[in-house]
Amino acid sequence: MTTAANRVPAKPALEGLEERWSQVWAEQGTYTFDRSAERADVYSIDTPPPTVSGSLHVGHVFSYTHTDVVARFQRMRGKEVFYPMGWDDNGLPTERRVQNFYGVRCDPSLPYDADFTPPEKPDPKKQVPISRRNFIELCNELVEEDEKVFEKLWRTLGLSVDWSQQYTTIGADAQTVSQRAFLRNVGRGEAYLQDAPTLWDVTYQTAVAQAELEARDYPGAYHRVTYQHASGPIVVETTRPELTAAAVAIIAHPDDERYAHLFGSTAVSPLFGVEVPIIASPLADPEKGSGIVHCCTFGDLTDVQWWREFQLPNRTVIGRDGRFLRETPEWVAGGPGETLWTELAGKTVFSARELVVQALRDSGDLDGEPQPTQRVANFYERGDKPLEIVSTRQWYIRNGGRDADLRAALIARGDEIDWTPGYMQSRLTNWIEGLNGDWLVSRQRFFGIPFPVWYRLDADGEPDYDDPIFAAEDTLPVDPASQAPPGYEESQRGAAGGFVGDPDVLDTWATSSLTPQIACGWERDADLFARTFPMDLRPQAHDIIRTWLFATVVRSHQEFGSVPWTHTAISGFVVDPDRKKMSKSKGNVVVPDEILDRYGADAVRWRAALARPGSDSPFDETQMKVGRRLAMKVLNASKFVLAAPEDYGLGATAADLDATRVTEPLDRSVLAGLRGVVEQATAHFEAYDYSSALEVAEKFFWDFCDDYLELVKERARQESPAGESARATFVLALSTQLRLLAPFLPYVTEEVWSWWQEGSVHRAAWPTTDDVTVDGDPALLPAAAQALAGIRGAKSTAKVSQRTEVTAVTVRGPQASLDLLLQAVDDVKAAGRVTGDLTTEAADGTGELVADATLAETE
RNA sequence: GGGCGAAUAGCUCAGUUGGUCAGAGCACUCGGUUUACACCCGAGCGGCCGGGGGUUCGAGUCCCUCUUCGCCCACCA
Repeated sequence: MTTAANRVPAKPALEGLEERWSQVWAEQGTYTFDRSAERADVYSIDTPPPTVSGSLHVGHVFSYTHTDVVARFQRMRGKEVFYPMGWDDNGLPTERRVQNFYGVRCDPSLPYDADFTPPEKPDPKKQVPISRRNFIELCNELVEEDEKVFEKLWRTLGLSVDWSQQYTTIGADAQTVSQRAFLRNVGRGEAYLQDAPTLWDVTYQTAVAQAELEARDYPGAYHRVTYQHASGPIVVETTRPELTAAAVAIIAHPDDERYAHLFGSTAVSPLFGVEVPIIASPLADPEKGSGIVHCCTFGDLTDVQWWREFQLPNRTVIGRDGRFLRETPEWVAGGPGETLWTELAGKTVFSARELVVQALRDSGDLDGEPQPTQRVANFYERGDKPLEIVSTRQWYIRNGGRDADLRAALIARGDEIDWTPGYMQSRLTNWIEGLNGDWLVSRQRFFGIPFPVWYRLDADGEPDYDDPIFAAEDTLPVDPASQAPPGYEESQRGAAGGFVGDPDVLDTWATSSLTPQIACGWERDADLFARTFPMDLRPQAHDIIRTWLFATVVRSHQEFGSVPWTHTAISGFVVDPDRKKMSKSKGNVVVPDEILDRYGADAVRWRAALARPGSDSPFDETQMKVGRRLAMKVLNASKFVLAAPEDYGLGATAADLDATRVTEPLDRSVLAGLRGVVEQATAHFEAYDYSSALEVAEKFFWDFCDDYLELVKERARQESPAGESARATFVLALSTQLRLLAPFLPYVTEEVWSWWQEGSVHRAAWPTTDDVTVDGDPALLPAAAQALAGIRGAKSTAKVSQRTEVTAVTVRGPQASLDLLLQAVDDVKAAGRVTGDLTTEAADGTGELVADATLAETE
C-alpha cells in the first residue's frame, strides 16, 4: 500500500470550514440514519422542535449543541443515531406572526377567497380580515420560510441531524398522529367533553390550561361592599366589585366568631337585591379583608371550588369577549338592578367596575373609598389581560389532576427515567403533585390541529354534545370544518337534523406531547417505530418540564404503558451578564448568527459545551475567543505533524501510525497519559457529562502542545529510531485526540482528518484503550515538563529570550522524579537549549521538581 | 409560604466517596518575533472556599443554623 501525501494547506484557517464541510456532510449523508440497524444498536433522540415563529438566541444554540455533542459521541461509539428535527409551527405564536407579517386577521365567518393576496405594506392598525382557510394558507407559507432560516443556522452550527427526518407539528403526519392519539384517548375514556368553568383569555378568546398560567402583579383596589342582613349590614372586601351582580353566596371561616351567628341565614346583595346564602368554609381566611367574602361566578378558582362544593347557581355576567352580557340576566331582570344593567351591558370589566362603584357609592353601599393595592392575578403566559373564568364546553385529557392513582402512576414514570441532572426530577414530581384539574386541550383558535369530531343537530338545529361523531382512524387527518362526518352529506352542515364540526383546535402541547410518536412513525411505519421507540434521549430546557416533558409522559403512559424515553437531559439557559433571563422585551437577546460569524461554529460550540447540564450560564463573549484559539491550535499543531518538511512540518503520515515504533520513554509516557484521558472522557460522556469530557481532552491537548511537542520537536525530525518513535507517537496521539475533540469541534477535526485520513472523523470509531496500547509511566512527562518550566522560568526572570542558551542546570526534587527525568534528559536539554550539563540533586520538599539554570552571557 | 439549586481568585467555573484541594481559563503584570501557531509563546500577581456553630486527629468537602442570589410552584376577598 502506498500512502498518499497529506493534503495540508500552507496556512490553515477557520474561515469557510462551516460552509465547506456542512455541504460535504449533506452530500455524503454522513449523518443519515441507517434504518436497518437493530433497536439495540440505535440511539434515538427526541429533538425539541423549536418554535419557528419565534427567534433563536444563543440559549437555543447552547442547548442544541449539548444534544449534538452527545449524538456525535454515540455515533462514534458505533450507535446508529436517529436524530430527527421537528419544527413547531402550530399554534398561537404562528398566528400572531402571520397577523403582523402580512397585516391580516382571521375571521372564520368569511368565505374562502382563492385569489387573495396579502397587502403590499402590512398596516398593523388596519388588519385585513380573511377567511380561516386563507389565514391557514398564509400560516403554512410563512412557516416554510421560517423553517429554511432555522435549518440554515442549524447546519452552520454543525448539528449532526439527519435532515431527511424532518417533521412539523402542523403537517399531515402530525395531524394524523395527534388526532389518532386523541381518538384513542376518547376510546379509553381518557378524554372527555365537559361544560365547566374554565380559565379564559378575553383577548385571544380561548380557554387556557393550568400549565399556561403565569401569576403576575396587577394593580387593584379593595372595595368594602355592604350586603344587607336581618341583623344588620355585612361588609365584604373585594377587588372585583363589578362581580356583585354575579354573587351567589357569602362565606366566612367556620371558626370565625364574628360571623358564626350568620351561617345558615341569607343576605341580600346591594344594587341587585339578590338573596344569597351565608355559608361556612375553611377556605375563607379570617385574616384577609373583613374575613367574610362574597362568592361570585366566577371571581377566582376558589369561587369555582365553592360553587361546586355547595352546588351554587351559575350567575355568569361576563361573556367570552370579556364584556358584560348584553342580555339582562334573569336574576337581575325585574329587580332593582335592571336599570343599572342597561348601562353595564356590553361594557368591559374595567368600565363596568367604574359604573358599579359609582352606583354603590350613590346607594350608600360602599363603605369608605377604594384602597389601592397590588394584587396577584393569573394571566395567560402570552396574554396581557387577567384571565376571566367562563363556563364553556371543552375537551379534557386526564392527567392525574383529579385522580390520585393516575397521579401516582405518572410520578412513578418519572422514576423510570434517568435524569441529567438528577435533581431536575423534583420539578416534575412537584408539578404533578400540585395539579388541580385535568388537562384542558381544546383551544378556540385557528392555526392548529382540529378535533376529529362532529356533533349531530337535532330537529331544532341544536347540537347534541352527549353523543359526538368521531372520525374513523383510517380517514385521518380530517378537517371537520370542510369534511362531512360518515353518513352525512356536506349539504347537511348546520341544518336541522344535520351536523356541525367541532370548531376548536387542539392545544399545541397536545401535539407536541406526541413528538416521539410523530418522529418514530407510530402507526405509519411500524418497522421504524420498532427500531426507535421508546427513545433514548429527551433533551430540553427546565422551563418546560411542566408542559412538554410532563405531557409527553402522560401520552406515552396512556398509549403504550411505558415511558417515552429512558433518559432526559435538562439544559439551562443562557442568561445575560446580570443573570437575567434573555427575552425580547428586555432587549438583551444575543443573536446567534453574529456570534457564529465572528467566532466560528467550533468556538461557539466549545463555549456551549462548557455549560454543564441544568445550570444557567451567563453570556460572555470573551469566552468565545478561547474556543476559537483552541480550534486554531488544533489546525496548527496538526499542521506541524502532517505538513511536509519543506513546509516546516514533520511530514508524518498515516503510515507512521505504528505502535511498535514507540520506544522512547517520554513518548511512552505521553501515550500512557492519553490512555487515561480516553478512559476518563468516555466515562464522563457515558454519564452525560460532556463538559468534563471536554475538560480532560482539552487539558491534555494544551499540555501536549506546550510540553510534549516542545520537548521532542527536534528529535522528531531525526532520521533515527528515536525520531521514528516521536513521529509514531505524534500520529497516534493526533488521531486519538482528533476523535476525542470531534464531538465538540466538528469542523476543525474534520478538516484535519481530511488531510491524512479517509472518510469522515464523525464516522470514525470513538477511541478506546485499544488505540493506545503502549505501556509507559505517565509521571515521566510531568517530570520533564517541570524541569523545562524551571529553565523557562529562569529565562523569564532574567527577561531574556527563551532561545537563550543555558550553560548548566541543576534539578532538585524527589529521587523518583529525578530518575524519571533522566530518561528524557536529552529532550529536556534540547527544548531548554541547555548546552552544558544537567545535574540532579535529591531533595525533600513539595514533590515538584525545581531547576536552577545558569544562562549564557547575552548582549 | 412550599420545593429545587447556587454562594471557592476581579470574571466564568472545576474541586468524585472528608487527608498534596487551595485549582483552571479569562482579565491583569512582566518578558519573549524570523522554520506548527502573534488567531502566538513563556513567567508571574491574585482566595479567612458567604457568616456562625458542630462532628472529626483532620472539613470548600459531612450535620445544624443564618444571610444573599436564581428558578419553579402557591399566594388572586
